[in-house]
Amino acid sequence: MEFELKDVTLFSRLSKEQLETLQFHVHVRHYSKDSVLFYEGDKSAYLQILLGGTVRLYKTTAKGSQIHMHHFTAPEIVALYAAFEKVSFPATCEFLTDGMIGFLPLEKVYELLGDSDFSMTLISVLTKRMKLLSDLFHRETIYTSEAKIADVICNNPTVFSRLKNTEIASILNITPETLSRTLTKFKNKKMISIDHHVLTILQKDALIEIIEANIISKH
Amino acid sequence: MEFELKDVTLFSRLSKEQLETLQFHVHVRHYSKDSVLFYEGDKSAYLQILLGGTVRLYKTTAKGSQIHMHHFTAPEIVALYAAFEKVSFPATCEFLTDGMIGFLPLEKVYELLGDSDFSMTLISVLTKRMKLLSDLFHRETIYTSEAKIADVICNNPTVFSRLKNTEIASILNITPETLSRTLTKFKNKKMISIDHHVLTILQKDALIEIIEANIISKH
DNA sequence: AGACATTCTTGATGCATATCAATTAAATCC
DNA sequence: GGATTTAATTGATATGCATCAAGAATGTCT
Repeated sequence: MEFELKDVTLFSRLSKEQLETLQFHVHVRHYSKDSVLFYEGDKSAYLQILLGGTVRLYKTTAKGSQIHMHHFTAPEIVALYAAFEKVSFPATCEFLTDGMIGFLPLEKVYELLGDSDFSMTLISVLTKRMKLLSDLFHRETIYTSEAKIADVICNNPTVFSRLKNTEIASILNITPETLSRTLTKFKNKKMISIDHHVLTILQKDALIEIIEANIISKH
Repeated sequence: MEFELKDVTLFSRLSKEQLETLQFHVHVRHYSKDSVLFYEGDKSAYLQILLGGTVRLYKTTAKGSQIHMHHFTAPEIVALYAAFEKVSFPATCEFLTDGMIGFLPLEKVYELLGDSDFSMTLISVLTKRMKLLSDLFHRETIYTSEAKIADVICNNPTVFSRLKNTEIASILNITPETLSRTLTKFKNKKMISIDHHVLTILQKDALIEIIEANIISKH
């Protein structure tokens, strides 16, 4: 599936003329699965627009292990704030599928900032990104492994049929062993059951309690 | 020290008239040291502007311990993205000194969004906040305790004369014991010396190496 | 269906840092 | 300037998860 500039939320409210100008300055490159778009620490003078495929953003620890941050599926802007702040990318971006990137020179984006429709869209996209990062921070610093797992079970139970446990573990930044042990524990406590990769929630309350224990209100 | 709206970066480029309109709708409240401006999970229909004093933002873990996030000193906007995204505050905000908050109804801020000067300032302020959060995420997920400590020693050595070790530890989200042990280790290795609360760096290279070990480039 | 590869599970051990507890050092107060 | 409070150090132990290692279960291929 390949997208165009107008399909990207950030550009959705631009006029035909504005889109055409942008289109003229965009150059498109194709990437194959597993290739790296950029590494943590790189810089770029282009806004990088994911027009096809899915990418994964992650940091690398001192020991070489990876901290998963986000998945982005086209159409989407990658590394939005890093582009605007002109700082180096805080994470590595790798293709999970074959994909396609549109490179738009940052100057061309700056030229749009006078357009208040564009600015408002940009503000909205930025704050949504901020929420994404803020939620990630919460998961990684406040949640225990159990809470992370309870959280996906409640909010995204279908991943258990779509992905292998090793993949789920890597997204949650825990080891497959910990995931396996915790799922066994939940099964023993009759909070969930898993049959042929289909997860059924038996005691939502108990799961929510595990998550909530990690969102203490001090009122 | 008390500030006015025009001293806040976000409003610095507004016209006299715009400022006067805002001023008319702002209501100001004074807070005493240690009081809480808002709790994690709260919502507000106002943009909260710190016009005097210093606040601290932190999350609370399941066990009741606190994860320090930021210090903000007036003049500054607190909880900027949460206001714009209309989501609940991701952290608790507490005064470290006596202070003063200006409450501005969000509608009044929205009215400014048509002004492209304002929008551009807002975009710039938002991306800077994003960098703050991104750096915090990096410190908390990638850095080891040693790296955190090496980092403050290199980038902010004066804190050791300004703050008690318990306070430094709490900002770094480590225990005073760990801080003490690590500083002793650095002293034994002749990387630093501390005399009457004044820290002297003896081997910057060695410290930087500890930090860099946590910023791997895979090129 | 049988064979090989991959993934999952389970147990043993390791590691970084927190927690608990006691002692020592430093700061503050009358 | 000694007494008292507060902070820093040091050692022993606990904890939550990762790592290592093997075996069991499941998936894939011809």
